[in-house]
Amino acid sequence: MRISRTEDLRLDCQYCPVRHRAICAASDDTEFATLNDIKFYKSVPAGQAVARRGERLNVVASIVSGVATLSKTTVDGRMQITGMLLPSDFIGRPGRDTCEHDISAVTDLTLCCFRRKPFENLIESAPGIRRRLLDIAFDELDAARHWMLLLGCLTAREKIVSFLMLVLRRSTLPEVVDQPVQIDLPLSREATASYLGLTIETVSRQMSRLRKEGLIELETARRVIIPDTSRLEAELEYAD
Amino acid sequence: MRISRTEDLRLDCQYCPVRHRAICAASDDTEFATLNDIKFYKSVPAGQAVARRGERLNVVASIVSGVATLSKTTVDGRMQITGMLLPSDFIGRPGRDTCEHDISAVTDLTLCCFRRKPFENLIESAPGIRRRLLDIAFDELDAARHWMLLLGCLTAREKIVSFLMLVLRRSTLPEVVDQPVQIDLPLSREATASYLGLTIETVSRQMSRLRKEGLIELETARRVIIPDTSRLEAELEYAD
DNA sequence: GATCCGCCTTGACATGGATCAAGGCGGCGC
DNA sequence: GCGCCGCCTTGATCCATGTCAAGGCGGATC
Repeated sequence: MRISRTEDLRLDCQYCPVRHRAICAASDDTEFATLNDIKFYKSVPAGQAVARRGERLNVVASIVSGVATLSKTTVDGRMQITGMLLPSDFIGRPGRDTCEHDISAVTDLTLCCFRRKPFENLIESAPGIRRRLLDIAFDELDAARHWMLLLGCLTAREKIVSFLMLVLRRSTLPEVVDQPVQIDLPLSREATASYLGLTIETVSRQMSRLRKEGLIELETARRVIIPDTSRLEAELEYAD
Repeated sequence: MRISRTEDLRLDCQYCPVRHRAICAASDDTEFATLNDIKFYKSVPAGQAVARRGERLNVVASIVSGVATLSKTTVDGRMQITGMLLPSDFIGRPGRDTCEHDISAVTDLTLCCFRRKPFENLIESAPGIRRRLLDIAFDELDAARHWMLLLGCLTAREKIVSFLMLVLRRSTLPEVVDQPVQIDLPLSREATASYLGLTIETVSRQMSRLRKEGLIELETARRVIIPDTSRLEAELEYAD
């Protein structure tokens, strides 16, 4: 982390938007109080690196707001985004002090950080946090393996639809069935391409094709309206 | 699991080939004794399913010997192998009773099993096992994300070379530098293809090409001799 | 040792997505 | 209001890998 603590430390966990989904979700009052004590917030501006592969990373953190990516890059510059991190997602690895990935802020980020050592100690004594951490790790593992199916087996079109459905699922919209929904894509075309194992041109073309077929509308490049969610989902009929 | 306990229960952890790498690796004497008490062995013959996606799975296990695969399949039959499981690898997920993957025995398997509930209880009281489990989960996560780079960015040739290097790394051969080494591929061409996000024909062609270029020799389809490890690894110069 | 079968290899051809190239669009600074 | 710049779209073409098809090889069976 190359940024100083944010000045606004007034945020209380009680009002935290990710209180019930982040690492603290399963904590009892005591654990929660301890977490509250040792946490501190950091802001990372859009476009900046949170950490780089191989670098020391002596904090773990939850994303409070904003979007980040995990990525790996080959020496000749091919990049794969291996994870899109949204609010409540966890960053870092207890028990390891170097970072396996590049972590980048896609938008301005607010992180809820814990220094690694105290956090590791806490794990030993706080069963709620420990269980949540284990669950997060296995959830991430399932998600990563699911993405392997996408990267290895799906067509470009299916990849795009999967991505749109993922964003839809993770966006905090009211659950209205059979109503047009609007989603804001968290990633640029370039980042989307890298996340899906495609090129930017293919992403763009497939989006246009979905638009021409009436499955989506593009209010702007980043703002998508899905007139009929179930019709879009039906495109994944064979793929999932 | 659709097979009965193996009759040979005489195996003692003390002589276990994966004693120092499996879930029990970081256990102290007490924990180890407890594990020893609640473990039981199962055999699964080659080709048989260990568990299917969606099925209940009330055990967790370590692989003692043999090779298994984790895979996911689309409804129209496209399959992605999401993990190749070798001796010492862990199967199952504490805190979850259904299986996210198809798990198949590629060769005859010996599993060291624990019923899930007692194992979950053990986690709470046994810090060594708990830490090892967390470490295993994060290691698997790193490996899965690394494989995403392979699936999303590498060429067929690079994928094959990566696979050969992976098998080499995980095979328990004496570390002889600059000597020809022989490796036995754990997977058929079909399974290899599915693991690498390729077709069987492409795998076969790339293997032949590496052979023609003298980078490998094929004693049989499954037995590969690598005359010069560093030369093969150099093929990944840009890819890793 | 003939036949069969699973697995692998090879060849010919097709194609989805990459690459190369041009231009559009919208926000921002002056 | 104009020009610039980043990001996105679209078109033309190419090529790595998929698909389809044929046949080889080696191990098992009788």
